[in-house]
Amino acid sequence: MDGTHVAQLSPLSEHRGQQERPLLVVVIGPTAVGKTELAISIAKAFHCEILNADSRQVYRGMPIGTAQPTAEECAAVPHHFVDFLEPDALYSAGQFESDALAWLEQWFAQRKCAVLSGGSGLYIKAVLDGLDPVPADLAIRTELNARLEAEGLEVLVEELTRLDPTHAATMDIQNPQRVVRALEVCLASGKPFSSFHSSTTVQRPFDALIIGLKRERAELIDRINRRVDLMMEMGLQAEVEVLRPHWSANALQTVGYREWEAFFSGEWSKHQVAEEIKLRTRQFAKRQMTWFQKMEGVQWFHPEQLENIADALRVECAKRGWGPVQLTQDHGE
RNA sequence: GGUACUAUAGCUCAGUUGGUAGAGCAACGGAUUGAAAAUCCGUGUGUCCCAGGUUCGAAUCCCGGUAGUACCA
Repeated sequence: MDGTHVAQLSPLSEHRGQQERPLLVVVIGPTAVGKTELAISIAKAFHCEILNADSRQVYRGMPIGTAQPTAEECAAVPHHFVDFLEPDALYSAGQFESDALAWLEQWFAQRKCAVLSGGSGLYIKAVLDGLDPVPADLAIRTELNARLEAEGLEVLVEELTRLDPTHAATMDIQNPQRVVRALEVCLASGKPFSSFHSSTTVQRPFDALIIGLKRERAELIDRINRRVDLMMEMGLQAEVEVLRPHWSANALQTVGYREWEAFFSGEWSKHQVAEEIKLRTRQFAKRQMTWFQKMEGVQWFHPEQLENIADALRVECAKRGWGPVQLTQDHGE
C-alpha cells in the first residue's frame, strides 16, 4: 500500500523464489534512550546477534565513557563491532559499511535475522542505503588539513569551486571538514566529487525493520544526567587518564573525554567536568534526533512500549511465516 | 555603622562625549555521502534593580531607596 510494501514486491525479491529475504531489525535513537537493552531483548527473541552502529563504541579502552554494552550483556547476546579497534586507529562510515555488509552476508547465509543497533546516523545510513564508492586518501587529507591551517578555508573553497563547481554550489562551504573531504576526493581521483554521487539507491539482500526509540525531553535529560553521574562513579577519570597518550586521536574527540582537558589543566573541578559532559551529551542527543527524525520508514516507540514493539516484529514474522516472538526485558539493575 | 564599587538577555559581561541596547556561552531550530559522540549553519524585546529629578530625549547625568561585593570600623 505504501512505499515500503511496493519495494518488497519488487521483481528482484520475487526472483528469489520461495526463500524469504532475511530481516535486519534496526534500533535507532539518541544516546541514553535505551537502545542496547531493547536490541538485546530483540536479539534474544530471534536467537540472533547484534551489530553495533556506533562510531565510538568500536574503540578499545573506552567502555565507560561510550557506554559500551557490559560484559554480561555481551555474554547474553554476542555484540559485533564493539571494542575491537585501538584508539589510534582510524575508522569511518565507509569502512563500517563494508565491514558490516561482509559480516551480514556471512551471517545471512545461515540465519534469517540480525539486529543493528546504534546512534551514529551516518553509519546506519551506510548500511541501509550505502555510500557511493568514493575514494579516500589519507595522505591528501592530511596535506589539505595542513593547508587549511596555513592558507585558510577560503583558498580551499576557491580550489574546490574550480575542480567541482557543482558540489561547491550545493554543499556547506563554511564547513572545513566537508570542504577538505570534497577536495580530497577531487585530488585523489582527478574527477569532481559530485561525479561519484549516484541518484539510485542500492539494493540490499535483506529487508530492514527500523525501530526508532524516543523519550520525552525531560525524561531523556534525566537519564543522561544519571548516566553521567554513574560513569563518574564507575571511574571515568581513570579511563580517560589511561587514554591521555592518544589525546589527539579521533577516538578521543568524543563527548565524555574532551571535557577532561580543563580538569587536567587545573581549570575545572571534577564536578564541573561532569556538568559539561551532561550538557554536551544533551546537545549530542539533539543532533541525533535531528538526523533520525528525517529518516524514512522508521516506526517510533517509547522504549517501554514493549508490546507495541513486539507487534511490529510480529507483523514482519507473519509476512515470512515465522513463528510468533515474545519480548522480555531483564530488570537486572 | 562609614566609604568605595557593582546592579543590562537564562549565565558572564560590552555599551564610546545622553539619541529607548549587543557579544560569548546556554537555549531553540536545521544541515549531514569514509573525521559523524565529529563538523558546520540559522534564530537576540530584555520592567537596562526600584522611585523621583534634569532634558526635546536617560541604560548613560543628579537625588533617594534596595540588594550584593570589598575595605574601614
